[in-house]
This record gives sequence, C-alpha cells and structure tokens, in this order.
Amino acid sequence: MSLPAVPVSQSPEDKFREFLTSRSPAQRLTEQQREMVRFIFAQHHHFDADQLMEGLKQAGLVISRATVYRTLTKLVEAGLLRKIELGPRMCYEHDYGYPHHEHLHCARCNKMIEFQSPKIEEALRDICAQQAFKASGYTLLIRGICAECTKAKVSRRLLDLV
Amino acid sequence: MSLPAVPVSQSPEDKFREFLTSRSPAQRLTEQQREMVRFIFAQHHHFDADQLMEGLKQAGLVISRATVYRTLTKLVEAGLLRKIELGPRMCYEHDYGYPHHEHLHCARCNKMIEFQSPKIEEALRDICAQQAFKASGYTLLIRGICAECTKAKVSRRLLDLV
DNA sequence: ATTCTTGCAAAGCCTTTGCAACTGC
DNA sequence: GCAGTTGCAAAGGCTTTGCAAGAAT
Repeated sequence: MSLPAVPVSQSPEDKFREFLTSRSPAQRLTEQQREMVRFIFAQHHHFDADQLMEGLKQAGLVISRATVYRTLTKLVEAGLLRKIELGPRMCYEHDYGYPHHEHLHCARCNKMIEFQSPKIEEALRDICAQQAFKASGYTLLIRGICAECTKAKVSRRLLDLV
Repeated sequence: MSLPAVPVSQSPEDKFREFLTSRSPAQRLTEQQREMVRFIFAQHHHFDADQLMEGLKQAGLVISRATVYRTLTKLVEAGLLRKIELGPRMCYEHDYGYPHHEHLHCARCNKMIEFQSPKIEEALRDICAQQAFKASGYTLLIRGICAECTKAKVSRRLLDLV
C-alpha cells in the first residue's frame, strides 16, 4: 500500500451484500462471490482476470472463468473495485477503502506506482468547466520505466563493460 | 481542426517514404499504403480501423483488412499517427503536423474534443521527476457528456413535458 | 531477381453469453 | 419454490498471422 487507506465502517463483504440486496430485483450473495471478495481484499494488488483466477486456484478456490468475470463486473458496479484500462486486458484495483489516485506503469517490471495530484484534478475540473463538459470519469496512465528498473539497467551496463 | 496545425516541411507521404527507407532492411512504399496516407491526411478525424475501412471503401479504394491494420501500425511507428485507447478498439489521430493534446470523449455522440493543458503537463513532469520515473508517454482521456448533448437532452426533457 | 507486401482465411486473445443444473433467500 | 447464479462450452469483437501470389526496387 503506497497511499494511506481510507477508513470504512463496513467490511467489503458487508458492503457488497448491501449493494446486491439494494438492487431490484435483489441479487444474491453466493459462496463463490464471498470467496472472491475475501481473496481480493486480503491483499492490496493490481490484478487482471487471469492473475486473479491463478491466485484463486493456488488458494484452493475453484471458481469458473465466467463467474470471475461476472463477479468482477458486479464488484465494480458496487464501488468495491475500480477498473483500469491497461492495454488489451482490464486491470482491477481496490476502490472501497482506498483513496482515488493515478498510476505510473513500468513497462519492464509491470509494477504500478500510485500517486495523487490535486493539481491535475484541479486542471481537469477547469477544463471541463470551460468546455461545459459533464465528466463521468477519466483515465490517466503514465507509461515508462520505474526508478529501480532504470538503476538495474545502468548497473548491468556497467557490469557488461567489465 | 480545433487546434492550430504545426507547420511541417514534408508531406505525410514523403515523411512516410523516408521512414520506410530508413529502416533496415528497407521497407517499401506500396500503392495501398500511399492511398491510405492520402486518405487519412485529407481530413482531420479521429477514427478506428473499421471506420477507416468503411471510408476507404466509399472512396472506391479497395484495401484488405490485414493491410489496413499493418499499415496503421507502421504509420504509428513512423510518427504520422497517434494511437488512442478508447474502450475495446483502438482509435487513431494525426500526430504529424498536429500539436500534442488531450481528449474529452462524449459517450453520447462519440465526439472527441481536443484540448491542451500546460498545467497538466507540468504536473506530470513533476510527478515523474519526484518518482525518478522515466516516462515514455501517457494516456489521458476524460469521459462524459459534451455540452451539446447535455443541452439536447435538457431540451428534449422540456418537450416531453408538453 | 530479390525481398517485401498483399489478401485470404484462420487463429489468437480477452471477454461475454445461452442454457441446463444448481442454490440462496 | 421461485428467481438469480454457476459452469461449461460456444460465440463475439477486435486484431494478428501463416502462407502463397503479387509487386516494388
């Protein structure tokens, strides 16, 4: 966790149950969904559908591909997860209990670095106001190479010279 | 064109030929590629592969799907086009002869509104410097409803009341 | 003449969906 | 017991690719 968590009163599971019950027609909280929520919120990771399925399998939880996708969709609708467009596959992260932020993505080690920028948020609000644009959301992703990978690469170059 | 064009000395076609020749092994400029470049740079539009194929067909130009995709890739590598992630399909826009900018995308009319924001660029540079992150590029897309569509919707609501 | 490009069709990749069996409420 | 959920396998949407025929230098 690189950013301070936001205090929340309900557990993710309770929040999800509440969401499902509130829908009309009411939806049901199943065993598979509960396992997924617990597994996802036991750690703070960015993950895609495949990585999640792999993790679930290693944890001994057997949930079908279809159910994983369907539940991810509901978790996003419930405000528990946030969906990030990262190339051809979707990436997910905690939304509930975690502050809004932007991402730096390292193309070498695949790491996601989180940061907050009031300045950017303000600039975006200004732009929308100026254009009379009703924003529903936005995507910001900075792609490049992180500090560690840059360092590692330079070190390797120096070694290669020996 | 909502932003002022950047003056360029070469035509897109010449620039593309130069790029292809400079590769090793050298690549060839074909009739299909020339038609695509001319068609694309005859207008200033945001488009995806399908829209481009449709436009080409209506212009009487017969170019296969595979060639359209392959040529789009080369045009991006050549710096003539910029690729934008817009949901499941890729969107393209002029890069050569056009200033760098960001986008507002209207979910209702599918319009792309362009804007420039030195403030955002500065904020991004600050973040990267602070994190020692070597940025190679970034994606910023604001999703929502544009002024016209908002107005149209309100008008329609008023009419519905009659 | 050589080597790159084209077009076709097939495959790839990620995600969604129809349907019968199942299960939460 | 009714209505929503699961799992399977098949389909969907967009993009890429293998290969033989064709074209650019």
